[in-house]
Amino acid sequence: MSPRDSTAATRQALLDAAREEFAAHGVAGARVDRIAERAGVNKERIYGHFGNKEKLFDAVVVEALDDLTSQISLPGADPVDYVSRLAEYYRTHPDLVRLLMWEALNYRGQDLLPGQETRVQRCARKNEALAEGLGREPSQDTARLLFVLTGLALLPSMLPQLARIMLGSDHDPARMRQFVADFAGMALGPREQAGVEG
Amino acid sequence: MSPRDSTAATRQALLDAAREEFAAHGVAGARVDRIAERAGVNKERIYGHFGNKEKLFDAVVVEALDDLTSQISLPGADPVDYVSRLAEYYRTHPDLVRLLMWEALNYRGQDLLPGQETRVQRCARKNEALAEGLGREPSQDTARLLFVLTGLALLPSMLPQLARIMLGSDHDPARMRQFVADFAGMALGPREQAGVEG
DNA sequence: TTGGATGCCAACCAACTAGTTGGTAGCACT
DNA sequence: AGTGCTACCAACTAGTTGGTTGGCATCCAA
Repeated sequence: MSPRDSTAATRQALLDAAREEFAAHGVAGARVDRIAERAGVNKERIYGHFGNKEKLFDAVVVEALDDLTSQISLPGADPVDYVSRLAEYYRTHPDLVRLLMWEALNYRGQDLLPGQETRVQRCARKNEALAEGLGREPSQDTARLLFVLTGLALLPSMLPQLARIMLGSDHDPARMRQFVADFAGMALGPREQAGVEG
Repeated sequence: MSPRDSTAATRQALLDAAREEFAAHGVAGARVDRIAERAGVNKERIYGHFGNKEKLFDAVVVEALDDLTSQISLPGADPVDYVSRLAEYYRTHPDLVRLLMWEALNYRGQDLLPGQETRVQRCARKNEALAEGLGREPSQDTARLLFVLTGLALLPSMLPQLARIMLGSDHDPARMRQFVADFAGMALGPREQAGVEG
């Protein structure tokens, strides 16, 4: 491995290890030593590459969200399908959901952090796509709809214990995702789609 | 103050201080010293009254949920109203929402903790009330509906930053809550209610 | 009055933490 | 061969952490 490759590999190993650690324990609970150990490199490298623990966390979140963006296409004419796809992505990427929750808990009330412009723009694009799919103009109302659809997709992965408390520990997560998507479909008005079976 | 009253007051002061601290920083981030200082008692009292940091956290959550239960009546014939009331309660008790999020992040995948039976029973009662209100039998489907309704009410308080990113930092939270309730109303079928004003 | 709980606290401690430092090994260019 | 540079690491540090201990004050029962 050339030194450049080695550097990049070290950095990526740290990001991967950090994603696990942060997803599991959050920023405060994460241990820098554990991250370094899991990555198989010296912990000083964290400071060399990322500056400090929090910046490493930010880098992890950015990477995870970039991944989501690259894999989930914009909402189109069928918002229910969008909810389904999102929910499925969250289900298969529980780390991301947990990272977002830790992040949501960390910055409270503050103004948007620098570096959030990317996210704002991405959401604006989603809002435009959603509005176009509905044959409407992008507005606060379509943005609110986008928020609720995104939230609905998140719910089952965000609150698995609540689901267990309400449905029993042997409930079927796949049915829950189906239910959530159907719920969105019902709210969006009478269109053609599979009814709630069962 | 009699010693008993004093003891009870000490205990309550600790609970109140702990609620703030835990809501703000979570279990890992909370500092036992800060809790004791805010409560105006020695930190050893935490161990005398609650055993350790985690048990104190559990006690805080139990108290907060008892409070919610005592103030929010069961869902009835109008589930949309239930969502509204819940959302309003969460808005005025952001500490509870954050506590629930920290808790959700802490215990992952595990079986239900001892002491959760109370919660299971409460949810079962809500499910029965919801089903009765809809003129249905309690089932997994009505439980899923309860989950989604609860989740919808939680969303705006759980993800305020996402709302800011999607709607701008000057958006109106009251409108968001209205939107969420209306959304639930639309999904629950054509009934009489205020339309989404735009 | 006295003896024993009980609530409380100041001071303490061992373990752990994020972050730093001084130095080494390997590469690139001259 | 010599020089500078970069990625890397072992060892260290200064500060913090959850939890403990020994003793003091107050109350109540006998």
